Amino acid sequence: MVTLKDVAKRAGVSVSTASYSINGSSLITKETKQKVLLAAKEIGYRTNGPAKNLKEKKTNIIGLFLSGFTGPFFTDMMEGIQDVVIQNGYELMVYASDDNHRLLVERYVDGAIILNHHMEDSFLKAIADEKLPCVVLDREIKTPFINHVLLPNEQGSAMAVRYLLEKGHNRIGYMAGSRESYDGEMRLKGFKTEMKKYNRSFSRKDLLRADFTESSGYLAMSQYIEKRTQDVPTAFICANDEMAMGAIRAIKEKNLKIPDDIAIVGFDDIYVSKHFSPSITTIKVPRKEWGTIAAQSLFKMMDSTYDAETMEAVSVELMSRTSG
Amino acid sequence: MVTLKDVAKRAGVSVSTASYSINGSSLITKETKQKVLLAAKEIGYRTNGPAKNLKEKKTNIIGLFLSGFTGPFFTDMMEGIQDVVIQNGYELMVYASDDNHRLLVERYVDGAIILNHHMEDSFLKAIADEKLPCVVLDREIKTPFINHVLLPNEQGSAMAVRYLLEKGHNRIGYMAGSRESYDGEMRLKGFKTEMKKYNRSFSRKDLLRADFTESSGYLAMSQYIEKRTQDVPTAFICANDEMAMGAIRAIKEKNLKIPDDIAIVGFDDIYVSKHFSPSITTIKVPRKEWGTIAAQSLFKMMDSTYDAETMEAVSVELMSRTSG
DNA sequence: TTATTTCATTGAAACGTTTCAATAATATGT
DNA sequence: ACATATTATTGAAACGTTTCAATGAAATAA
Repeated sequence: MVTLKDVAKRAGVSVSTASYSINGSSLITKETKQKVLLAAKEIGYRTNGPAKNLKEKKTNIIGLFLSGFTGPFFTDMMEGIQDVVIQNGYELMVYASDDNHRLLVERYVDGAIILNHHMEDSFLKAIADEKLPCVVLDREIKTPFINHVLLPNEQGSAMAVRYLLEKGHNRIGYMAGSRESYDGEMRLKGFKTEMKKYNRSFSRKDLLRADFTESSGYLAMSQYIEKRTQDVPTAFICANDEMAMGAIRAIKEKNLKIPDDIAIVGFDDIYVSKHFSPSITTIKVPRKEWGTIAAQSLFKMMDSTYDAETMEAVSVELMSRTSG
Repeated sequence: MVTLKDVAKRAGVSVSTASYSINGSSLITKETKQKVLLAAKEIGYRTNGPAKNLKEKKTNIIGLFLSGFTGPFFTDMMEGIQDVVIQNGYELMVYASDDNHRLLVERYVDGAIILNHHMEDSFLKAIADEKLPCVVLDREIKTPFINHVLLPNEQGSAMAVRYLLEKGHNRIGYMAGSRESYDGEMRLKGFKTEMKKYNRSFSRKDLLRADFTESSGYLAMSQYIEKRTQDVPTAFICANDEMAMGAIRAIKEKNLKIPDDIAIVGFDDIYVSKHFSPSITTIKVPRKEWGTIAAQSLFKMMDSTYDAETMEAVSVELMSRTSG
């Protein structure tokens, strides 16, 4: 391995001079600097990051910790995060894990954005206790060094409910995602409370469970219709658009009309929703903005002159299209 | 920061004993080990990864270097890679960049999988020269420490061409993606040579350029049809399914029938292709397997007892559906 | 000329680990 | 009892950086 020592030797200077030169200190004279840079290039010197990190006690890396890489939802969000991270002169490292979280635990990052239900609150608190700034996207936590940026999920569900009620639907079913998802459960909660608020009954039998994928949505809806034949709601709200697509596919397959027999409202407004057939009425979530705000909030915390949280809010909007 | 020294002090042992205990050396007696572990827990000790890396000269991290996070194509591949990496006791870190590649340059990873047209061949060769094993997915490079796992793109295009010729199409158009994509250009090349092989002419005017997204495919096809009204091929091959979806949307919008007026064949077989309306005839690429093989190939190289490349091949298959 | 200031370079310590070689303590064989 | 082997613990060096404090050289002031 080519080290700074090798560079120094070849350039005929000391290690410290080499270091200063490479890091562009103004003390070093132009010629020596050039000499060092040349030597470095000639023998192919590359900084050893871990060594540098050790000395400087920082990595200039921000970690994004997800439970998995799956789904079209997250890529937009990642882009938003990435932009801000780069602007701030850091690198973004994305990491998916379900048990050990080595890269977070072992100080590979200077800050973290977390959307990973495999991480316990207590674990995150322990991390934050050691002054590692975190932004959590999938829970509410009140601790120094942890901020959270949440989606207005309940509000979104409420909008969907009101929209369908206005259209004259009285019995509305709900297709929920897997229980581990914070956003998912909040969407369900918002749905239930809004229904109650308008005195509409919602029975357990009209609650379908799937796992946010198209195929799971398809399966759940197929089975539901087969089981209850005629006894189905005139509308369904789905906790995300992918499941809505699956549900629609199942409904079409049974020769029922959308939205005449069953209306469908999704959540997220992923790219295809607009172009799907029928186009999907849905709650638009500004995913990229969500990422941006999360990252900004992180850097705000990392700034030493940090004074409590000034949380910008993410807002949500109903896109009325043909499916519902 | 809580260090090993603090743990040692609290446990009343030396730093080395603490280190051995934590790393589970068999030399240390059970009681001391317990004492150390307890102390570590009490004061919340966490290994400093960079320090450890520095000493051990390895990070146990594999990097996946992409140009961007966009598109549904890559998530499957990432899953394939992730599985193998975890199995081997490493962590996977995903990183998207378009200019500096710090995490690769500064030795944050023990091995790399690369699918990033922003990286020059010469850069990768320099990296490999320093004995950092790389697997490249988007180019052919012959150097020690670099392996490549390529998709049979040309073969796939050839299959698509033959399929359409057999169906009686004689004039076939092609919708290509952006030029930077190696896979994309290979698909185009395969298309052209197969057309030539069967003595079908292919004029430049039937070559559309888009950038692999649905919207770009839509736009390109819309403009094309508007410009040439009646003078269009009876079939198109698209370099990926997302563009195929866009093209289909454009064609439908002009009230042309698929596949009667224009047949469409895509490439990749992403999840929605099967459920799209019409369902898309396409070349199925085993993405997850691609990732798996790439990662396996990487670990093979990293194994000291490595003896040249024994490349497993990825194979491709035509899925005949309704769009073509 | 000598004292003082400025500028460029360097030696050495430090960051938090791991691990070799040395020591201390105990057990075994005679 | 002694020498020897075995086991448990530790001191110290090393990994590749950065950076403080010290040094040396050149320039300025007296």
